[in-house]
Amino acid sequence: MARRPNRTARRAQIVEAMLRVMAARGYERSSVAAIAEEAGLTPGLVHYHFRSKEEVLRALLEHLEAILEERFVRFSRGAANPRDRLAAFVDAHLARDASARPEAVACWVALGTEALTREDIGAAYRDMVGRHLAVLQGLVRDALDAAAGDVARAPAIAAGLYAAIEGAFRLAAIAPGVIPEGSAASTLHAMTDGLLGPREETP
Amino acid sequence: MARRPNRTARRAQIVEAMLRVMAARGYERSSVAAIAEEAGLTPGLVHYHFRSKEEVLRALLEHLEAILEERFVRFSRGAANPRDRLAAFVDAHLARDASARPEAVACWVALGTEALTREDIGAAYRDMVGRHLAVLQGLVRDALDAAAGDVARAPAIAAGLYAAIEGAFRLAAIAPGVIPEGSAASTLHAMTDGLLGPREETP
Amino acid sequence: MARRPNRTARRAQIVEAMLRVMAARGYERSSVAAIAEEAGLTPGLVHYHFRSKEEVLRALLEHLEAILEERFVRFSRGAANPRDRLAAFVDAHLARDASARPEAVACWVALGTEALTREDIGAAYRDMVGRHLAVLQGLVRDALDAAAGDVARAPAIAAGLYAAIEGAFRLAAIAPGVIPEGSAASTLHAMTDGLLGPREETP
Amino acid sequence: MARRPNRTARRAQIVEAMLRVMAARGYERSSVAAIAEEAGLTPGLVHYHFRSKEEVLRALLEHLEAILEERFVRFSRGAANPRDRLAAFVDAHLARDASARPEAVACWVALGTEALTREDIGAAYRDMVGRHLAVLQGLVRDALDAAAGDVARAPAIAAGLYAAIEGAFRLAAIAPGVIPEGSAASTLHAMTDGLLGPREETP
DNA sequence: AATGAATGAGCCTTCATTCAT
DNA sequence: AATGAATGAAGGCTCATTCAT
Repeated sequence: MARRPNRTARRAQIVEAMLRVMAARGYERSSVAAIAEEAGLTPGLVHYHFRSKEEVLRALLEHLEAILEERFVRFSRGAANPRDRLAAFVDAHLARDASARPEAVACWVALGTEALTREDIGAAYRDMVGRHLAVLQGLVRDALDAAAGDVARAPAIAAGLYAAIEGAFRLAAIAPGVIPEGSAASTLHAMTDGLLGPREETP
Repeated sequence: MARRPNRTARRAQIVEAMLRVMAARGYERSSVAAIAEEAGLTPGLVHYHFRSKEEVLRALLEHLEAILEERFVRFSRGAANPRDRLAAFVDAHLARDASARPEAVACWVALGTEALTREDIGAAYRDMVGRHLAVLQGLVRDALDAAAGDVARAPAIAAGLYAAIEGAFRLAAIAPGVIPEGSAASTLHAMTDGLLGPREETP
Repeated sequence: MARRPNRTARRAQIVEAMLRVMAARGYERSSVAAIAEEAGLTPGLVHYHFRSKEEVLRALLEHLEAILEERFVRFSRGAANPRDRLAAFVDAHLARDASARPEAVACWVALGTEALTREDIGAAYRDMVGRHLAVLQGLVRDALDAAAGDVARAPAIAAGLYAAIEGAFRLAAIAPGVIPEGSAASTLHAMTDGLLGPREETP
Repeated sequence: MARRPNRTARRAQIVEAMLRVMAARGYERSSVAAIAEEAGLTPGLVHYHFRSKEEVLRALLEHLEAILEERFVRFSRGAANPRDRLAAFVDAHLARDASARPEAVACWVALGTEALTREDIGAAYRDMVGRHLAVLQGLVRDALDAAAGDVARAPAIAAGLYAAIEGAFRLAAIAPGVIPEGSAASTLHAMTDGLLGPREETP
C-alpha cells in the first residue's frame, strides 16, 4: 500500500507548469512537450502521471479553485461582520497583493473557453460556479440582514456581483489598465456598497 | 469580359461560418476545413479570400462588434433619457430578444482567450474595450448628471458596469441557468439602478 | 489568319517576369501568381498564353540562350582573329558590362538544377551544351591552328574552358567576391592563355 | 532505465536518404514524406530529429563536405609533391573511382541553387567555398614555388581551377557524356598542367 | 519511475490549373 | 483576351499519445 512519495508531488509540479504555460499560450497551444519542459520533465512522464492532457486540465481547474479558496480563507481571517466577509470574497479574486498570481487570472480566462467547448470541463466549471454562487448568496443575505435590507434581493445581487467579479478578472487579464492599475478590487467594493447601501458604523 | 468580383460577400460568408464553428469549438479547434465546410466552400477558397486563419479571426472581431453596434443603435431608438440609453447599452449586450445570437456570445468568450495570447488580436480587443468604455462613461455621466449625482464617480461606475456586462456574457455562455434564464439583462438593470440610485419619475 | 498582335509580346513579357522571379526564388518557389504579378498580369492569363508553368521554363531557356547569343555576336563584332573570338565567347558569358544581367546568371544556375530533374528541360539543356561546345571547339581549333599548336588537344581544351565558364557563372552568382569583383572574365582569359600558350603579336 | 539515444545515427540515416532523394528530384520536390520513406522512417520522425526540412539540408551540406574531405585525405595519402596534392584535390572532386558517388555530385548542383535563394544555406556555402579556395591557393602556391613559377599568379589560377572544378561537377551531372565518360578528372589535370607548366621530372 | 523514440492523424497553407464570365 | 474565383492535391509541420528500454 506504500504510495510512491513523489506521485503527488509530480502531479502538482506538472499542474503548476501547465498553469504557467497555459497563461501564456492558451490550452490548445500548450503542448505536452512545452508543459513537460516548463516542469523540467520529459513528455513521456506527463503521460505517466496523467492519462491525458485533458486530465491535467481538470487537475488545473481544481488547483485554481484551491488557490482561490486559500485566499478567501486567509482574507476572511480578520473579517468581523458580513460586509467584511463579502469584501474578503472579492479580494480573494481580485486583490493584487503579494500572493496574487496574474498567470492564474489568465488561466481562468482560458479555462472558460475550454469549459464552453469540452463537456466535462464545462460540467466541473458549472459545479464550481454553483458552489461559489451559493457562498456569495449567503454572504449577501447576511449583509442584507445586518443592514435590515430586503433579503429577497440577495440572489440578483449575488449574481450581479459574481458576474462583475468574473468580468473584472477577464478585463484585468486582457486589457490591464482599463480598470486602473490594481483597483479592480476597490471598484468592486464600491459596487458592492452601491448595491447593499452604505455601511453601518459599528460602534 | 471579366468575372464579377464577390470578395465582400464571400468574406462575410466565411466570417459568419467561423462565428458558428468557433462558438461550438473555440478558435484553435475550428479548423479551416471545418469553417469552409460550414460555409459550403472548399478550404483553398478560404485562403483565397483571407491571408490566414488569424485574419478571419480579426474580421470576426469586427463583425461581432458591428453586431453589437447595430443592436445598440436599435435599442437606443426609443430611448428618451440617459437612463434609457444606458439600459439600451446593456440590452445590446445581454437582451435575449429575437435578434439575439447565443453563438455570438460564445464567440466573445473564446475571442477573449485569443486576445490574451495573440498580440494583434489583443491590441484590437483593447481598442474595442477602450471605445466601449468611453461610450459607457458618457452614458453614466449623463445619467448621474440628470440625477444630480456625483459625476466624479462615473469612471468607476462605468468600469464596474462594463466588467459586470462582460462577466454576464461569460456566465451566460458557460453556465447558462446560473443567471436565471434570460434575465441577465434585468439583473444588470437592477445593478445599474443600485449604482445610480432610483430613477426619477419623468412627469 | 490574323495573329493577335500581342500574343508574342505577352509571352515575352511573361518570360521576362519569370526570369526575374526565378533569379530570386528558384523555379519551384516561383509561383505562377508571383510571375503574373511581376509581369503586371493575372495568373489566369499566364495559362492562357502557356500551357503550363514548365512551358514558361522552356521558353525561358530559349530566351536565356538568345541573350547569350546576342552578346556573343556583339562582342565578336570587332574580333579580328581566332583568339579574340574566343575571348568574345568568354565575355558573352562573363563580362560585367552595362548589358550584363545578373538575374540571368542566377537563372542559369537554377535552370541547371531543373535540367537535372526534369526530363525535357534536361534534353533541351544538353542540346544547348552540345551547340555551345561545338562552337567553342571550333574557336579553340582555329586558335591552336593559328598558333601552330596541336589541334588534337582542342576537344579537351574546349571542354575544360566550357567547364570553367559554367563554374565561373555559378561562383559569380552564389559566392560573388570569391572571384574578385567583375574579374571572372579576365580570370578566364588568363586561363585561356595558359591553355593555348602566349598570344602572337599581330604586327 | 532510460532508452538508449540514437539521434546521431538517425540523423545520419535521414541525411543520407535526403542525399539520394535530392539527387533525383532537387530540394523543393524532395518532400519530407519521400525522404522519410527512402530512409524507411515516418515523416513525423524526421521532424523529431530535425527542426525543419531546411535543417536537414544544412546537415546535408556538412555531410557532402565531409565526403569530399575524406576523399581528399585519402587521395593525398600517396602524394609526394605539391603537384600530386593538387591532383588529389581535383580527384577528390571528380575521380570516378569505386568510392565515387554520382548522387553527391547531383546534390552539389541542386545545393548551389538553394544557396542562391536561402540566406543561411548561402552563407554556409560561401564559407565552404572560402575554405576550399584557401586550400587550393596553398596547393597552387606550393606547386608554383616548386616549379620556380610566379607565385603572384596563385590566386587567379586557384580561382580558375576552382571554377573549372565546379563547372565540371555541373556538366558531369547535367550533361554526362559532354566531358567524355569518366574523364572529367583527366581534363582538369590537363588544364592544371596547362596553367602551371609541364611537370618537372623528379629524378 | 523515467526516458527518449516513434507514430499517425490532422492542421494551415500554397499552388498549378481550370473555368465561368 | 482577360479576369478573378474556385478547386484539389500536396506539403511542411505539430502534437497527443504509446512504447521499448
